[in-house]
Amino acid sequence: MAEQEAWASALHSHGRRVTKQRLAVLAAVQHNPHSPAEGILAAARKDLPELTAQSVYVVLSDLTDLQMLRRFEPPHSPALYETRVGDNHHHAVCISCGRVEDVDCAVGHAPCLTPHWDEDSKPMTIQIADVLYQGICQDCQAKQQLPTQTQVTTK
Amino acid sequence: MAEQEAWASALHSHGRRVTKQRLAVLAAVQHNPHSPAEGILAAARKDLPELTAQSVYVVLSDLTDLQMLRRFEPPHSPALYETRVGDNHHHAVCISCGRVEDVDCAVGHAPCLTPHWDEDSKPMTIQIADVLYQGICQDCQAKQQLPTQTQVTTK
DNA sequence: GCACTTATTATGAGTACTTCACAATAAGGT
DNA sequence: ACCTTATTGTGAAGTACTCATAATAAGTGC
Repeated sequence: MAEQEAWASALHSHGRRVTKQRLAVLAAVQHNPHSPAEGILAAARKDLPELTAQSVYVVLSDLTDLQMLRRFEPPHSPALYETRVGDNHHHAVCISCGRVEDVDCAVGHAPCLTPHWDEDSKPMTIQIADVLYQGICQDCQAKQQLPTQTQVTTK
Repeated sequence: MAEQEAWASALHSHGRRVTKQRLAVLAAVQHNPHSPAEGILAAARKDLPELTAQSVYVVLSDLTDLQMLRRFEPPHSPALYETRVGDNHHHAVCISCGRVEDVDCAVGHAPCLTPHWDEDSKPMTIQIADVLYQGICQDCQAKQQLPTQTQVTTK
């Protein structure tokens, strides 16, 4: 598959060696976007059963530093990875079931990249603005319509 | 101090009992915004030495659920807490030293609250849009100007 | 193609942060 | 003041991730 070639040359251009572990992790992330390290391990092991969890962590960290992967951390969730990098897309997480969707920014450009600073603060040079939407997906909304489950548990 | 009264009535209005542990945690968060649980424990123990770490975790979770506190989780950091709730402010984190600043949204209104969905996705009902800015604060920028530290370590 | 250098991975242990189960305590209504 | 039950303390456990070091293998030069 030509996919492998692309990953291989990308790795080369970053001065990294092309290993079957890296290729397996990249393919696993590609085919399972928004997956945690554990899920990536499981997916990659279908191709490479001897792959270890620790290697997955090392590879994911390194490729994230190289910007070949993108990492984001929803609340109360392990870090999730995806291959979609270089654009300015963001994420929506369902607070009920945890499903994740990609979203582009509504305003059509990088959101809020020039924040308004308080007078007493020292402005930072902003490099990234990550937006995390939290809401309820259609499936979970439908479930909450059910009479017996309308009540939200409030201790 | 009248601060205590306000917390007490807020707790009452949520059907919670007013305990010295809760008041100590609230005061600690108030006076140390953007602090992790450990920092809050240390601050609260100045007033209440017998307070335990586990109680701090329980209190923080509960008060966050009640929206009396707000929790956010910068990458590679434990969760941070603040008493500033109910407005739509966001956070800027220095990727070098970790310092956190509050920022209001540049566009003057809730950012990107109506995201643009892909055609093949099921839109969610968005409730929150958290924006996390990442950049370099003025102090760290100054440090990186130093000749011997100009080079970024790139393995 | 073969040896060599060194990046990369596997192994095994360890850490940080948070949560859980359950007993002890104390807040607030009667 | 008593009683009910929310809340806290105690001690242990769990998840996600990292570290140190030895084994392996990618890519270079011969």
